[in-house]
Amino acid sequence: METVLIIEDDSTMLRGLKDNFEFKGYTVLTASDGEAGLNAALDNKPDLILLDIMLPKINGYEICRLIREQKIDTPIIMLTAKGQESDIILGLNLGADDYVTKPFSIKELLARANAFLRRSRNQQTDIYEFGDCKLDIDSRTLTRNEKNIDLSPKEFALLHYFLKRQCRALTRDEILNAVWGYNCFVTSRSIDRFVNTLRQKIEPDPRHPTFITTIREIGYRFQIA
Amino acid sequence: METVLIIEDDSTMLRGLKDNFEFKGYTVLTASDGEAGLNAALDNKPDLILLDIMLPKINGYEICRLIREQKIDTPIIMLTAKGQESDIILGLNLGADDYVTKPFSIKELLARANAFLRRSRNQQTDIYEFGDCKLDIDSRTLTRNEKNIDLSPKEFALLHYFLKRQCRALTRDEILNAVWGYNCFVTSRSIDRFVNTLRQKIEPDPRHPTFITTIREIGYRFQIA
DNA sequence: CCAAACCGTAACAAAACCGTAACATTAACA
DNA sequence: TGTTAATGTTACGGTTTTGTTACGGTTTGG
Repeated sequence: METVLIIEDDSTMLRGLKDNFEFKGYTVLTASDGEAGLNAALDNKPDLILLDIMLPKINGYEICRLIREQKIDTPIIMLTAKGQESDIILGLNLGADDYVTKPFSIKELLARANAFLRRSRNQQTDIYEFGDCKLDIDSRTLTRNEKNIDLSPKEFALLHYFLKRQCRALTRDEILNAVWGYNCFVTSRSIDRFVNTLRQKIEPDPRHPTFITTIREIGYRFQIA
Repeated sequence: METVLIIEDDSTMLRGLKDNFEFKGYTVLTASDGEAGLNAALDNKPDLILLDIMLPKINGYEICRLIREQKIDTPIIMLTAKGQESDIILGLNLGADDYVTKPFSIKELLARANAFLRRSRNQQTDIYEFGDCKLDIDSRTLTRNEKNIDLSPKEFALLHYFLKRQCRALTRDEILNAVWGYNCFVTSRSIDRFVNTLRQKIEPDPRHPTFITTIREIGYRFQIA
């Protein structure tokens, strides 16, 4: 799962951000001064950095510059006080990718964060192949022997999740949390149903599945051959 | 380097353990009462916890339970006074992984500690090998000479338990408590049945088992060769 | 050497679990 | 607003798993 590093000295703000990002399923690292923040950024290679400008020890601009100096291109979103346009310009020049001005809506911040994280996600492999199937994440298409196969949104999400976590026994709870979301009250039998429809679409012989195998009492496992 | 948290109120004992583990190159954290111990466990995420049962403020069982309640699966080795079998069972039920009875040899304790720390070191490979078999916990697969062997849920749980506690004489009650759960009313003969099916699947010669040996009147012991 | 205790193992019945179809509900969209 | 697709639930049946029982062989202790 993606890791977000939050560098912020106001503990209330920090707490709020941490809770929100954790709720969305990200791993959150925190630092409350510039020095610690810089070290965390260098050591842990987060997928996204939220960076306050006003910080003890080293200010946000310096951190930004130092991080980029290390050739680390993790996206950085700056958190700035309102009405300091010149500061924003400066930050962007020093290598930040985006900014939000305080007070900001958490929803907006999450949306922006998501955009960057999606990008970092896609930089890796966005096409999965198995058997005679290909799942293309960017275009959200599944092909089998070059022929298009329709997937509903949930089917796509589930298959994508399976492919991201191949060769692992996935519990129903894990699957529900990852694909349906954390606070959702759906019977785990729903998973079975979707596994069923997926099998119809991707398995050479749906009655004797080879890709998605059932693990009794636990859940399912996806593996190639 | 790995961190070991020792929770023990006898300062002489604590000192001795600390010296030994530090000598082996581990970072050692100590706590001499339950409350401090629990906090240390939660805050510092050690790689192993040595836990005395008799403690001021919060006793060892409670600590064990509270730690597991936080979904922290750091291995816990209990330090118990001799001849308190029922205490041991209780501790194992509450989520402890192993125990040693005082007075114990420091060498033995270090050996056990090492086994757990080794596992935490290569977290990814939670794989047990024995003979020509491999049990992969993450994918829940057993292979023998590269060929897949199906295991039922109970068979898997039992084999996993055996492998976690190699070289120990395991009583039927211990096994029942750990694998079947603490409030379950199953004849201990059921264990025999599952041992039997396991032997059929993993022993080179099931009639003359080498991995799972019977200990008459007691239970079983798993050991490699 | 015998009786008692214990374990290996096969057989059987009950229970648990999953595949799947059918139905109900919600969302999407013209 | 009506139609269609997607999603979630329920229920039934088949299969697998599990726990027990029983029988017989082996070990133990006198």
